[in-house]
Amino acid sequence: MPEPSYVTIFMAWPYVNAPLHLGHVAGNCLPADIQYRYERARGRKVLMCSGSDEHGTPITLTAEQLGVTPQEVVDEYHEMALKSLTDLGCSWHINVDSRGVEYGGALYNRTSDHRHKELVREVFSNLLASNMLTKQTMEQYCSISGDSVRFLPDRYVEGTCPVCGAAEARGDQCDECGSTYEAHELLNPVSKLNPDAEIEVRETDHLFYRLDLFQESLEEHAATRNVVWKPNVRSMTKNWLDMGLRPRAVTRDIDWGIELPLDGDEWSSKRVYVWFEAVQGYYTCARIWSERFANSNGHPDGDSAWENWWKVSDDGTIPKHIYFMGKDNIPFHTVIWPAIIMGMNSTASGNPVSSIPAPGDLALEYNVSSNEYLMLQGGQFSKSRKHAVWLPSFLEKYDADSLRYYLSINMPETHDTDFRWNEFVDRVNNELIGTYGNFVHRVMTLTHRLPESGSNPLVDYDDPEFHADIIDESMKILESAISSMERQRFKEALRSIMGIAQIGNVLLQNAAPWKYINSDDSEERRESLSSLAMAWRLCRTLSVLTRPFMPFQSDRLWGMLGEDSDIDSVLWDESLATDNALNWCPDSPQPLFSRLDLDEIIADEMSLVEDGNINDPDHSPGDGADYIEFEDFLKVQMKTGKITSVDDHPNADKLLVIKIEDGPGTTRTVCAGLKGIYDESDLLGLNVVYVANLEPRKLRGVLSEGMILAADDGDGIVRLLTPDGEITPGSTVR
RNA sequence: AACGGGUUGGAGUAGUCAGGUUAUCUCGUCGGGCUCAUAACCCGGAGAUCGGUGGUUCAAAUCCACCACCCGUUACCA
Repeated sequence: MPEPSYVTIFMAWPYVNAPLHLGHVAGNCLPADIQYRYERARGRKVLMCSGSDEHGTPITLTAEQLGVTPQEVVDEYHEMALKSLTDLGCSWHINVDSRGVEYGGALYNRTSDHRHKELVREVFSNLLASNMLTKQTMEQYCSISGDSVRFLPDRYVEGTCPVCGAAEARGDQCDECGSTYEAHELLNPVSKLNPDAEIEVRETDHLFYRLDLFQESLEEHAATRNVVWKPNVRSMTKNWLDMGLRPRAVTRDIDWGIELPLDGDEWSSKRVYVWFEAVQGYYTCARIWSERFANSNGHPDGDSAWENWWKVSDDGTIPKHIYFMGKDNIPFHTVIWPAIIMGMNSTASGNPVSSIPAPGDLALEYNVSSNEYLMLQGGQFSKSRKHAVWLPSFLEKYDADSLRYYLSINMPETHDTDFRWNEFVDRVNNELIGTYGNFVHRVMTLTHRLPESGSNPLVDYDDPEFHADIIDESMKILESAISSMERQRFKEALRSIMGIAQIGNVLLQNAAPWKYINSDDSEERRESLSSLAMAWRLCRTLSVLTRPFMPFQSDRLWGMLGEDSDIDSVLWDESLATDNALNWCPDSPQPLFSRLDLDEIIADEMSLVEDGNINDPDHSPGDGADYIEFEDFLKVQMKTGKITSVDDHPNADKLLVIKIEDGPGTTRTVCAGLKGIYDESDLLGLNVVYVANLEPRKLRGVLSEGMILAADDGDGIVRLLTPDGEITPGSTVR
């Protein structure tokens, strides 16, 4: 079978009721973009599809709380998501490939798109017509307050467990004893949304997708994919298939969502269930891309252009579909979505359900690449506990490429990994800047010290054949990186590529061109400078190879190399070619990255560190798990002091610089994260308690000699601890 | 609780499905070199009884059983 040149990259649709956080980035946003850019760099025709998933129940709750419509909520977060993805260097805003529309492009769409809704209704009707949807009656809680009747999802109902009598059992299952039961069995049901409302159980009809019809085909399909799936995908899928598939509801009682293509009052209050609809976005997005961009940009197939990326061609070539998502989404992509695709194929062709798409059928996935979770300082990202690093605010302060590097090299490919600020700083400073950025910078500055007259001074010394060993070694690395990328092994690939910078550093070390910059012509000088020329070529290689991972610096380097061609048209396979001329940019070279300062970052992220580590109720002592020794307690010296001056920290948003009289005639300076909580006038003259023997630390440039004690309830209320009356500054607290 | 995943030198990791020479790579650390470069670069060393116990095998990080700890999921949650 010929190698498919059509590749489609699918990123799981972010659920937009909050900004994106770094967990989303590491889990699917970044891998999808890296793979997309990689596939382009291999010369393939790539379409990338995703968008905002906008029809979940929590969005309606957010809207109610804010007093706005759900549409307003998703409008805001959709724009925010698209902007932060663009700021991160993801390719979503480039709808048409720079090589030409026949090479594809990208579309970050949204499920409230009218065309998405139309296409979903079309699929819905087709599946209904071929008896793949079946009507079942189910019992469902609803809350009644006044005239309004509202169906409630089980998770929004709680009551007394009919089995063990525990309170706060959920609508369908008791967390205490683990029993599951039918909706009507729960005792004293109460709505969590509106505790005063009367609750009763009513019958309601819904349509169900006959997943059971696909059991066998899905098992066959899984068997063919087991060789490419990672172990977590294999086992999660097997688990689902082994449990046996049952029909699954595709409609629900709610008014936020896609209306059903059905007549009759019975259906008018129901909507397409979001799992069934959002996942179809992969398909609708490709079609919508064609309609909006392919035709108008002259794609020969016009509105049907999407078929190149979705349908099995007449010669049996299957477009390669790669999906990226977090581990929570695996069964949706290995079981449910393939079942829907098989259903659509069978419906369209009239053929029986099959795991092997025929020419003209929609393709099933090639690989489902699922990452585990990125944890934050050891804990899970959590919206409700505000334990998260939000992408928009991160990108306001830090370089997108640095983040992309750290998350790529630390990607949770096979198990959970941690985002830690100190590790972020270490890896960026030592690996990214020390090895790679520094290599590029030394090549650039060395070359710029040579006498030049408008062209690259290394041209006279350029002799790549003399460095065949370097090229060989680099070629091996390139091949290994390609092999890694073909299997979605990003860490491995990036580490390989960084190896080329290391080769370059060794090359320079051995050639020592700095000795010959200003010396007279000699055999040694010519040899040394030919190594520098080779190093220059390696910089060009690196600019191409690092591009999928760190696009912004790649552009900057490309510019410093004096290259004015479109870097996206340079293939990885040609990145080590030596037949191109050395170009030149006369501007003096700038470092690719700036070093990070951990102290500054900690000062900036202070609230976050506190939320995560100190005030986390799940980790506070008191449950007996985390006792400290009395001797340890004695190590902490706490004293009283009187605040004598308060100034805004010149270089921090949350810090105040506070001077404390800490003894007779002596003062010390302490930085405290109290800005916005206390005013200067509140604090002056106040007696406070502080930790006196904390190691002094610079916070954003100001030395802080201690820490003022304050109570924080985690909900934004912060109160300083003060002695109950006047007392001499410097008094011991114990 | 059930189910799924994890536990590898100081930290982070690869290898585990298809058992087999001195267990991978990055960081850190120690010693040396270089001094062009963003205190960066290069070379070398030390450091792991692969969570525990038992089993299968000529051979186990890898397969099996049990135990401990960590994480996640349990489907109207996206």
